[in-house]
Order: sequence, then C-alpha cells, then structure tokens
Amino acid sequence: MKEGPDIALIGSLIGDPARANMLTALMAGQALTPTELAAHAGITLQTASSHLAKLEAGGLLTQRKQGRHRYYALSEDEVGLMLESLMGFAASRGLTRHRPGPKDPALRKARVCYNHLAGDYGVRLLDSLVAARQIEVAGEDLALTDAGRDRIEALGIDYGALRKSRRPICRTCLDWSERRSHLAGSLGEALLTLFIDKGWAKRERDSRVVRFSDRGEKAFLELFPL
Amino acid sequence: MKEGPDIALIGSLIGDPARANMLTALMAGQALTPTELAAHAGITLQTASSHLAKLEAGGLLTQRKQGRHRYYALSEDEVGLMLESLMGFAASRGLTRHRPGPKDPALRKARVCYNHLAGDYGVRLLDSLVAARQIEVAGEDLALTDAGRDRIEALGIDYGALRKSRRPICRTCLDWSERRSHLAGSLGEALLTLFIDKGWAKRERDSRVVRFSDRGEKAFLELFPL
DNA sequence: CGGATGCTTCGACTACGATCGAAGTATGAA
DNA sequence: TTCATACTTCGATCGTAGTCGAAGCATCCG
Repeated sequence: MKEGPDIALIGSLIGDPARANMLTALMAGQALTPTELAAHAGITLQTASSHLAKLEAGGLLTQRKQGRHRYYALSEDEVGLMLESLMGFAASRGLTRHRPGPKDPALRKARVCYNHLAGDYGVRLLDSLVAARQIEVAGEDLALTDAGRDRIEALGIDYGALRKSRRPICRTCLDWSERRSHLAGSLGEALLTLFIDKGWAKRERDSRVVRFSDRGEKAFLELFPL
Repeated sequence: MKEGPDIALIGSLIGDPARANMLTALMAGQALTPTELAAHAGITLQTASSHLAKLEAGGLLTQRKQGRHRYYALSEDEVGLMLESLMGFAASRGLTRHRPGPKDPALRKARVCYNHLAGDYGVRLLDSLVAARQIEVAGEDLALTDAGRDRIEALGIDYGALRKSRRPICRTCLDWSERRSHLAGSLGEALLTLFIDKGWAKRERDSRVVRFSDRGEKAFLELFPL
C-alpha cells in the first residue's frame, strides 16, 4: 500500500508482553529452552511454544534441537542491535518494568548485550580502542587497524577465525544506559569471552549483569585506559 | 518484573498496522493533521484520533495546535532513528509492504529520513565529510571539526543557530536501504533544507523521495566527492 | 519395552483493542 | 450570531490474539 518496509509486523511481535520478556531474557546471549523462557515470561509452556513459533517465523529467533531440548536464541546480531535501540528509547521515556534495586547499578556498570559487553565498561572498551587508534570509525562501521590486529592477537584472540565468519568483526551498538556506543560484532563477542575465560569477570545467573572480580577489574582498567 | 526497559509498550504502539502507517508517513518529516494521517492509514478520523492520542501518550509524537488544525510530528530525532532501525531489520527480512515499482530506485537513491537526507546520497554526504576531515567519528557520536565549521558556514549555514538548539549537531542514522550510516542531527536537517532552498532538489508530494535536478545533482556530487 | 520428560498441536474460552456511527467541543468564516 | 470545518469523546460491535487444559509426538533412560 505504502512505500517502505513493514514495521508493523516486527512491532507486533515485540509488542506482546510475554514475547517482549522472552526477547529481553534472550538478550543475555544464552540460548534458552521453551520451558525456561515460559518461566521468564510467566506463562505456560503451551503458550510459550506458540509465541516462539511466531518469533521464529518472524525471523527474530532461531532454534537448535539438541536431544530432547530445543534451544532458542536471537537469530543474528542485527536483532540484538534493534532491541537495544528500542530499549534505549523506552529507557529515555522512563518506561522501565523493574523497581530500581541493587542490581540496577551493576547493570549499568557492565552487562551482556546479546553476546558482547555493554554498559559503562562496554563503552569504555570501545573508547579506549579508538583512542589508541586500534579501531577506526567510519560512520556506523568500525575497522580494525593493523595496530588493532596486533593488539588482539597479543591478547590471544584468533584473528583469522574472526575473519572467516561472515559477520562483521567490529560494529557499534547503542547502549541504552550510557546512550553511547559500545563494541559489538565478532570481536566484541571474542573479547567478552576472553574476559570470562581469564576469570576477570563472571556472568550472574538469570541476569544480564557481568560481575568483575577485583583482580579482573584492575586488569581491565589497566588494559583499556581512557 | 524483569530487569530492563519495557519494550513491549513501544512495540505494541508500532505493532498496529494503522499506527505503523502513520508513523511511516511522518518519517517524511512533515507535520500532518489527523485527517491526512487517517487517509494515509486508510481509517476514519475517529479511529485515527484515538491512535494519535496513544502515540502521543507513548511519547512517539508531539502535537502542535494551529488554528483549527492539529499538526502531529515525530517527537524527536530519537524516534526517527528507532523507526529507521526497525525498517532496516524489516527490509533485511524482505518484509516490504509495497510492490517494488519505479519509485523504489528513487527511494534508494535519495529520500527524506524524518528531517535529513537518507539513501545513497545521504550516505555519500556523510562519507565525504568524514573523508575531508570535516566531521570526526567517535562511536555513535560525530563531531564537527574546525574545518567542518568553516565549511558549513561557507555553504551559508548558521553555525551559531545549530549550536543553540539542544539537539546534537551531528548524529549517525542507520540507513535501511544502504545499511550504512548517514548524517542526522540538526546539521543533517540544515543541509537538506539548504539543498532544497538552493533548488538542487525537490521533495515529491506524499512520498519520501527526494528528486535532484540535473544541475543540483552535479553540484551535489562536486561539492561532496568521495 | 515401559515410563518419564520436553515440547507441540488442537480446541475452546476470554479479553482486549480496533473500528466506526453519533454526539459533543473548539475554532474560524460569513 | 449562525453555519461550517476540524477534531475529540462516547458507546456499541466485532475480530483477533493470548491463554490454558487436554491430548499427541518425540526423545531419553532404565
């Protein structure tokens, strides 16, 4: 009828509270089963199953069968970016679903955004890499410089493996708490994995919060100065 | 209940086809009356009125009374950016509402994105300014350099006026057709206005298409080389 | 092979919201 | 003042989508 892409379909998928809760839960980056997602959304398994089918048909989720479990996850980085952008706007309107509690500051400090680090620390990470000219910015796109490649290889990240995947290595993602960009893409994912593997940070159970240890925090701040 | 902003409310607002049509129409940047928006959405005035009240309550729209007309517009740049991001995802899924016609290439070449230039030409504009070091990129944020300020003042844009407004002067906006960034913010708006004032380009009626004249196209391409 | 777990499908109920006609309010024109 | 236009509010109708119980598959375990 009118020109342009159909945003109503996507909007209505996100618009149902149960589905929105599931999507929010999946923003933590881990693949979850219908049973788990039903608990997150506060609905029965049957209803959850129907919602998940719709989300999958709409291209927001992908499904992986493993034994008698089915694991659902956001289908691609793009979905996470879009959701974070919605959250940014919702947060700016003061539309928060939760009573602000002790978790809130932790969430703003460091949290998982689909598969990479967001919050204060996520923003700092990108800023630091850009300041050190290890990442160059060109609009929405980021590019790893030669110095940047050396740097991440020194950290123990396999640059070749990142390159092989079809996803962009670097990518910006708008942070809803900081309202600035942080680092997404396969490099963002690899770095978060690195921090956790090194024992610098741990993910809190059933939450997006990333909790740094004292030692990890010190190492992170030294490694990525402003 | 759960942590994080409430995206369901925003989603459900966008999720209704009638409302989505109105929002899409308002992406053209002009403020429209309920009667006009009702026509765009294919509903009666009464229904439109109810939808508009909801969109305003949700913070997506603002309203300006002028005589016996009421003009609705997107409430801020942020809303346009969010919608464009949704369109990007919808387009990547092939969810387009329109039959691809002769208008489509024109739309991809140059169109209005709320209040600034998008499409191929919009992307080129930002790229050119960045290449000339008149804009510097730092994550999501853009900064006008001294050279950039001189440049836009030479073009006849009042830098002081841009500065006075509380909105950011430069800003990136993800382009759904090009899937790259173009220039938003008050400078983006001022530049589009400039192109139209100079007679280089005209906006097509009831459409987001921006049509450049031969002379205007030549001038634009010379002024903003890659 | 049972029996248990995880999930989907079916069917029926329910509630919410979109829709429009009719009536009410505001602004402008004659 | 009177009429017309632009819009909102009210009220009633109607559809659709979310919800869950019950039943049906699939997978794993002993």
